[in-house]
Amino acid sequence: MNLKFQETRQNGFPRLLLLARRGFLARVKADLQKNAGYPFNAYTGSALPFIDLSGTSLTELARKMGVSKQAASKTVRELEVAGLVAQITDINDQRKRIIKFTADGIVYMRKLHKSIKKAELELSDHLGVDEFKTLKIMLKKSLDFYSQTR
Amino acid sequence: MNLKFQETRQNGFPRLLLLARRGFLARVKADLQKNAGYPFNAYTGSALPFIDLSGTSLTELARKMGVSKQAASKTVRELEVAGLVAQITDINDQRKRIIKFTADGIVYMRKLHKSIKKAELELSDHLGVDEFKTLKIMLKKSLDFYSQTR
DNA sequence: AAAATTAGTCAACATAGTTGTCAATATTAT
DNA sequence: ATAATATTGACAACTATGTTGACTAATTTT
Repeated sequence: MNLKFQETRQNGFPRLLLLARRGFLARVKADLQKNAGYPFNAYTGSALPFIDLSGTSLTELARKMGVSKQAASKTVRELEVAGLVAQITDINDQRKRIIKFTADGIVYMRKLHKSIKKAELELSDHLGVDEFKTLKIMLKKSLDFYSQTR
Repeated sequence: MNLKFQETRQNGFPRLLLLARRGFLARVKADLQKNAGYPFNAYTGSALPFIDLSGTSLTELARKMGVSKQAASKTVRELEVAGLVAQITDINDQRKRIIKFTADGIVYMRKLHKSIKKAELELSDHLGVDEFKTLKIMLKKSLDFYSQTR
C-alpha cells in the first residue's frame, strides 16, 4: 500500500500556511508582550486594524473583519474592557454605535505595528529581501484569485 | 494623524497567510463534498494525515498534530463516529490504543488527497508553476526558521 | 402612518483547543 | 520481586472564537 500521499498531505499547502502564520504570530506576540506588556489575541489581532481612526460602526467592522455582527460585538466588548476602544452613539443615527480608539488604543496600535514590522524584517532577512517580497505578492495574488472565484 | 499603519496592518503578512489558507481550504472542501459527499473539517484536515497506515497511538498522534493528548482524543472520537478510523488495544502495551484507518478511511484519504492536489494545481496555474513552487519553498523555509528560533 | 429595513443585543450552541486530575499499565531501580 | 516512577489515555471543567435565531429600537421607504 502506498504511503506517498501521507507525506504530501503533511506538507500540503494549507498546512504550510497555517504553520507559517503560527510561527510568525508567536514572534509578534512575544515581542509585543516583552516591549509593551500588552495582550495579543484575536481581539487585538483581527479587530483593531479595521477600526478607522475616525471611528467605525459595528456593522461596518463586522463586514470588514468578515465575521458576524455578534462576533464583532463580543470582540469590541473585550477591547472596551481592555481600555483600547470606546463606543459612542452616533448623533445622526441613534441605532449606531461608533467605535473609536482611546488614546491608549492608539499607543497600542503603534506598538503592534512595530512588532509586526519587526517580525517581517526578521523573516525577510532570513529568506532574502526579494524572496520575501515575492512571497507576499504571491499570497496577494492567491487572495485575488479566491475572491474572484468565490 | 497618520493612517499609514492601518493599511499596513490590514494587508500584513499573517493576514495574507490566514486568508490564503481560508480560500484554499474552501476550494478543497467544495470539491470534496461535491465529489465524495464526505465531511471536511479540522478532524479530517489536521488529524488524518498523521495517522500512519500501520496505525498510530494517541500520544504519538497528538505529538505529530502539535496539540494536547486530550484534543487529539476528541478528534479521534469524531473520526471513529464518522467511521473513518478504528481504535484497537495494543497487544504489547495494554495502555496503548492504536488508531488505524478503516477501509472507508483509506478511501476518504485518497479523495482528500486528490482534492488538495487539484486545488494546488488550480492555484499553480494561476500564479505560474515556478512561482507556486517558490512560494512553497519560501513557506517551508519560514517554518524551519521558526522551529529553530523557538 | 404603516411597513420594511437596518443596527445592534441577548441567548443558546458549535468547534477546537486548554489544564487539572486520575486510573490502569509498564518500566526502572533497589 | 517489589516499590517507586513514568507513561497512556480518559473524564471533567474551562477558554477562545465563532455561529444562528429571536428580539428591540431606530430609521427609511412607500
